[in-house]
Amino acid sequence: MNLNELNPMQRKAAEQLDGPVLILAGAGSGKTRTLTYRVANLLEHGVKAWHILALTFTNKAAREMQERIERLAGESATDAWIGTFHSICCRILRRDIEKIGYEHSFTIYDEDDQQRVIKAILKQLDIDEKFLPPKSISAAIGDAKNRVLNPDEWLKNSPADYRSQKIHDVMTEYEQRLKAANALDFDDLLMKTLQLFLEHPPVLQYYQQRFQYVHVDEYQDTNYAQYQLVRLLTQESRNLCVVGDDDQSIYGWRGADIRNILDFEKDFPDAVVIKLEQNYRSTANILDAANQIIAHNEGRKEKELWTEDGEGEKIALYSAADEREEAGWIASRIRALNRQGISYGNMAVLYRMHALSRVLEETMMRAGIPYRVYGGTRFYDRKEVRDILAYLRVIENPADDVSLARIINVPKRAIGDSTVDTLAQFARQNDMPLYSAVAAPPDTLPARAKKSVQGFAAMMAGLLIARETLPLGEFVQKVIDEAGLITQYEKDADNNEENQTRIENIREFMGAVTEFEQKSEDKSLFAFLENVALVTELDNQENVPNYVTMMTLHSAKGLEYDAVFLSGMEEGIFPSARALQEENRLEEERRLCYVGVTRARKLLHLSFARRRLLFNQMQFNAPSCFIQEIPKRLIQEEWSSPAQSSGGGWGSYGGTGMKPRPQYGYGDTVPARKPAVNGLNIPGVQRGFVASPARNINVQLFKTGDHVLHRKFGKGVVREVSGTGENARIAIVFPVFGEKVFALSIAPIVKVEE
DNA sequence: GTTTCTAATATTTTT
DNA sequence: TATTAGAAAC
Repeated sequence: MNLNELNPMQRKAAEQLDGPVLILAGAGSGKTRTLTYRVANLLEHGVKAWHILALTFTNKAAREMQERIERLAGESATDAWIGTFHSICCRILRRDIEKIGYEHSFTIYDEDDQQRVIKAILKQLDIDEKFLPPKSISAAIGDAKNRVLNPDEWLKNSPADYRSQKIHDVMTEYEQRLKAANALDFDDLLMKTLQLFLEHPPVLQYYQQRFQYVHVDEYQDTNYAQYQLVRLLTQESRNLCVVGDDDQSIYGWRGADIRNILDFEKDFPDAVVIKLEQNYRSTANILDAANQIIAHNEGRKEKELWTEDGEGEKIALYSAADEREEAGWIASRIRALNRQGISYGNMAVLYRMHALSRVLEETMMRAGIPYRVYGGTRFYDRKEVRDILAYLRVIENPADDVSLARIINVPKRAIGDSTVDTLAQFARQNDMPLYSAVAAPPDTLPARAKKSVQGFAAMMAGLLIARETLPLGEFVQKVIDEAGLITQYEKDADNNEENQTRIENIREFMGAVTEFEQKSEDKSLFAFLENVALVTELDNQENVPNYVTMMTLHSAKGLEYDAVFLSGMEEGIFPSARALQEENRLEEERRLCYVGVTRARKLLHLSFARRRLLFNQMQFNAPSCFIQEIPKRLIQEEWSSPAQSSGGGWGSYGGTGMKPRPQYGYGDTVPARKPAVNGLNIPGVQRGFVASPARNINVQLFKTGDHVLHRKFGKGVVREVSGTGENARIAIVFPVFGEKVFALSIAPIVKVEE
């Protein structure tokens, strides 16, 4: 390790080993690098890795830090604890959770489990879901836990109305049920760790002694519980180094309290504050834009990024007729950039919400661009996978009622709702978990039902024994076999594609188990389940080199790409409709925009659609107010030709037909921040535009998906037909030559059978 | 108890 | 749009 590889400020941060340190690190200022060198420096100064703790928010960040530290410091770093808040807490709890009345083999409930519990409680308390939507209750529960309040305390801090009272009731029952099920939700992982520390000083002392040097990444995203944890841990040593950027605080909705970073100097008056403002990532133009955007926020720590780099390209802004055309433009740009030598892996398309990804995805697929979508529905969220997991969870923790209820009749084994209700009631009356009722079914059950239940109980008992003797992989296989999880789909798998994929998913799950068994040190069932709960499969994915990355702005934090596309830059989408209603939320959206802009190294593209079909509703949204916050001198506008209506034209980008049309200045025609709601309120922006013509009528000869033969390029598939008359264009994807666009009237093509 | 159809309903961001 | 909850039919 050589500290000369750092700039003066970074070096200062890496050398300031003792006492409280606040590193205000702007985007792209080498934050991780600095932190990495600091840890390496600690090791070099003889600090044992064992004494080092580094907390991050995402697994991605944790893994990256781990790898980089090991690369820099080698073997000596392996004993350091580097992980997300949640995984570190899980580790701590696993050792001592019994002290606060849970069992060692606790289960982690995710949102889905949480929802199930809440719904069951609503039913039990006879509360209408319309009156109290389960989502609003889980939000309240999360809110309470983020602020470290128990249900009673939460009620005191809420409006004294009937609604709060009811939420409180559900909350209380929720806590009891989770406790009874020996289960913790995500927030509990933090809360219970805190509780453990507060109620058992020796445990706290142990970790205080152990973690002599504590680092927190993305400190601006910490919530109150996390703040408390960090404070407790560093009370004695006072060696706390936090890194963050108040301008990148984007998790306020999850309870992150930006004051934690803003008030760090109040909490630690002797803190050394270091600002990293030199940016090593982006061109001057991109930084300029980012600085200008974020300057619109109030109440931030003043800082301005600068770079030694040149101006670079201007920011491309594209106004699309609709969302398909927007996607088309992005795809065409990506292909053009790829031809210019930027690899797909160095490009990313970002959007405000997952719902926007679908059109983009379709377009990428058609254009033959390799891509990866991050997030969205996860592998482990698939029904069939969750079913297996539920089995495993019951085996690890038989008190887990939610999982047991899920699988008691999966696959179908003639244990219907009424039977389960009877069992659940019996269990509740006797104050025992559902599993006990299943293991010893009451005589009140009809004989047939009882027999089914006994059969199920016998199978589970067998699995519980098998678990003691078999290694993880074999055991999971046995569960799948015994329970008949694959068999249930095999019956008509041949003529049922859905069942086929389910079976494949189960096989894939087995693959994941095997992989875990090979890679992980701790091969226990508990460790596996913890991994599934806290680590998404995306985190495990190696950086796939040549794929365009598509993801939400939130998950893009911490990443960087040569070329970045910010899509859906529209009022009501980004900033989101909700943010437009509350002024203080808009600042967070702006920070999110700042995060997005600063992901780009060389090229930044912004795009919006004048018309967008979203959630099956046509929206006419004004361009995002954030676009106006970028000085015009930094922007190169590109406008879709009005003649090319829906979906047209992207294939021709860089060739003919698409010319910049800067005469339509957007800035002056756009009413500031006016939410456009579902087409009812068509904002003034529409005025400057030529109305898009109706969809073409005379192009039915060829349609998307048709197979055609071209005289020169051979066989291909029609991707799109657009325009009318002489302007009609047809886009065809050829296996070898890629996508080509022809004038329909003269193209030498014929329709062929597949 | 199980299957199949219809209808409703919800859509921000994540560990 | 797409998934899922609920009702009716089997």
